[in-house]
Amino acid sequence: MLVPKITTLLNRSLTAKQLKQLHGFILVHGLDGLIIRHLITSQPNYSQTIAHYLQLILHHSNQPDVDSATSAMRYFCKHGGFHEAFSLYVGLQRSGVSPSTFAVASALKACARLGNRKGGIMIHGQVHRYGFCGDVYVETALVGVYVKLGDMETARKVFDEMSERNVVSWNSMMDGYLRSGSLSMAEVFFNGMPDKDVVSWNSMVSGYLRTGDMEKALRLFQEMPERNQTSWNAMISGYVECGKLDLARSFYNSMPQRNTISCITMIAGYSKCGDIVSARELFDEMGKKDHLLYNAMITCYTKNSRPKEALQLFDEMLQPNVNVQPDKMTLATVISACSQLGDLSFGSWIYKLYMNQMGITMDDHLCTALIDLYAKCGSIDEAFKLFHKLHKKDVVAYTAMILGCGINGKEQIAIKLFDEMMESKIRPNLVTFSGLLTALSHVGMVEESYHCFNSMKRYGLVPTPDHYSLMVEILGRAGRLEEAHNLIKSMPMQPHGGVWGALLLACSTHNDVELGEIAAKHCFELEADCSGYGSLLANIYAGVGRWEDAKRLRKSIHEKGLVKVPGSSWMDHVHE
DNA sequence: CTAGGGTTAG
Repeated sequence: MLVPKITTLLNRSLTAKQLKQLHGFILVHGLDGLIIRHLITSQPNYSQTIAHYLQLILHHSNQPDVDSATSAMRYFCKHGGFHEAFSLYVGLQRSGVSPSTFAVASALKACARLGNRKGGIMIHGQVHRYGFCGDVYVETALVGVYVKLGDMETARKVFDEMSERNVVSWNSMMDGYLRSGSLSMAEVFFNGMPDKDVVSWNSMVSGYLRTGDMEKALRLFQEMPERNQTSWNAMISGYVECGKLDLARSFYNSMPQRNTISCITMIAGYSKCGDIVSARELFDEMGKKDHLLYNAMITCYTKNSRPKEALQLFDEMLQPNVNVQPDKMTLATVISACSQLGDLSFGSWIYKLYMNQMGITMDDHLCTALIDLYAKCGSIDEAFKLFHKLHKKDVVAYTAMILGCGINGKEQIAIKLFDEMMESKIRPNLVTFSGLLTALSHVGMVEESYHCFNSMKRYGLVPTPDHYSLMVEILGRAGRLEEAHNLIKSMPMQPHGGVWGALLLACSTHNDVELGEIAAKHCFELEADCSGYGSLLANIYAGVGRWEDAKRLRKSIHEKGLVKVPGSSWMDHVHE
C-alpha cells in the first residue's frame, strides 16, 4: 500500500512538480479523503492548487468524499473563491451524498457573499430536510445569508427561532440593521446582546461613522473595553470620509500598532485632498510594503495627475530587491497613468505581454482602462474591439468610448453611443457629459450642444465650471462671443481660469478686442501663471493692428512678469 | 468553521 508513503511526503514542503505527480498518483489509486484533507492543511503554499485538483477529481468521481470536499469548500471560502465553494456543494448534492453541517455552513457563506438568493433559499430548505436546524453555526450562517441579501424580515425570523445563539448571530443581525439603515434597531440589538465582543463594538462604531455621527462614534470608541486595529482604522476612515485629515492623522499617530490598512486609508485621504507629499511620507515610513500599499500610492499619483511618479513607483515594485507582485488593480491604475502620458507603447506592453506573463486575466475595469488608453492614443478601432469584449458596458466604459470618439473625429458615433447608452437605461454622469460636449465642440454643433447642456439637469446633474468651459468654447468657435460671455455671467458659481480662458481664446480667433480684454482681466485675476493668457491678448492686439499695445504687453510679460495693458487701469496687476 | 476596517477603470 502506497498511502503511508504519501503521508510521509505530506509533512515536507513540496514543489509544484511533486504535487502534480502526487495528483497523478491519487488519480490512479483512487481518492482518499484523509490524504486530501491533510494535503490542504499541511501545504499552505499549494493549497489553492490542491483545492483546484480536488475540484477536478470530484467532478469525475461518483462517490466524492464529504470531508475532503468540505475542506476544499472551507479553503475556497477563506480565499474568496465563493463560486468554487458553491459549485463544490452543488457537486456533492448531485452525487447524492449527504453534506456535513460544515459543508452547509460554508456553502451558505458562499451564497451570502455572492448574493446568491436562489442558492441560499435552496440550502435553507435542505437544512430542514437534513435536520441541521439545531446547529448554531448553520443557523448563524443562514442569518448571514438573509442579512447580506438585505432581507431583514426573514433574517429576523430565523434569528427568533434559533434555539441557541452566539455573539456572531447577534452581530450579524446588528450588522444587517446597520446596512439597511435602521440605526435604532441596531442600537436595540447592541444594547440587548447578552455579551459583546470587539466586533460588536466596532460594528456599532462604524454604523455611527457611516451616518456621519462622529460624536456618537467617538464616544462609543472611548467606552470600548478593548480596541483592536479595526477599531482605530474605522475611526481614521470616518475622519477621512468627512475631510478631517488632521484628526484622522492624530488617530493614526496615536494608535498602538498601525497596519497596512491604516496607512492605505490615510494615503487615500491625503490623495483626495491633493496632499501627495504627506501621502508619500507615510508610504515611505512603512517598513514592509505589500501590493495593496503600492496600489494606494500609485493611485494617489494618477488621481492627482502625476503619471510619471506613478510609473516610477510601478517600476520600483518590480525591482528584484523589492519584488512585489502587482495585481489587476495595479495594472488598471498604471494603464490610466499611461493614457495620461499618451504612452501607448508601455500600456500595450502591459496588455499584450506582461499580463500574459504574470497570468493576470482581463476584467472589465482593466479593459475600460485599456479602452481609454487606445482611444486617447488614436487607436479607436482597437478601443472598439475592447469595448465589445466587455462583459457589462457601464457608464465608465461608455464615457471612455464617447470621449475617445470625440477626440478622434467620430462625433456622430459618439452621439450614437450616447443614445445607445440611454436606451440601455444607463445613467450618464458629469464625466459623460464632458465627453459628449468635447465631441460636439469638435464639429461646432451649437444647438445640439445647448440641448445636451440643458438636459443635464434632467439627470439631476449640476454643470461644473468645466462644462461651462466647454460650452464657452463651442459658442466661441461659432463666433457667438456675446452669448458665451452671457453664459459665463449666468454661472451660479465662481468661474475658474479655464472658463475665461476659453472665451479669451475665442476672442483671439475672432479678433474681438473689447471682450478679449475683459476675459484677459479675469484670467489674470484667477491664475498665477498668466503669460499664456497675456500672449493671447497680445495676439488680439496684433490682429487688429494695435502693434504698439501688443509689443508693450509682450515686453512686460517677458521682462518683469508684469502685465500692464495700455489704457486700462485694472491691469495694474503684479505677478511674481 | 460563522461577523468587522482599506486600494482599481472614464
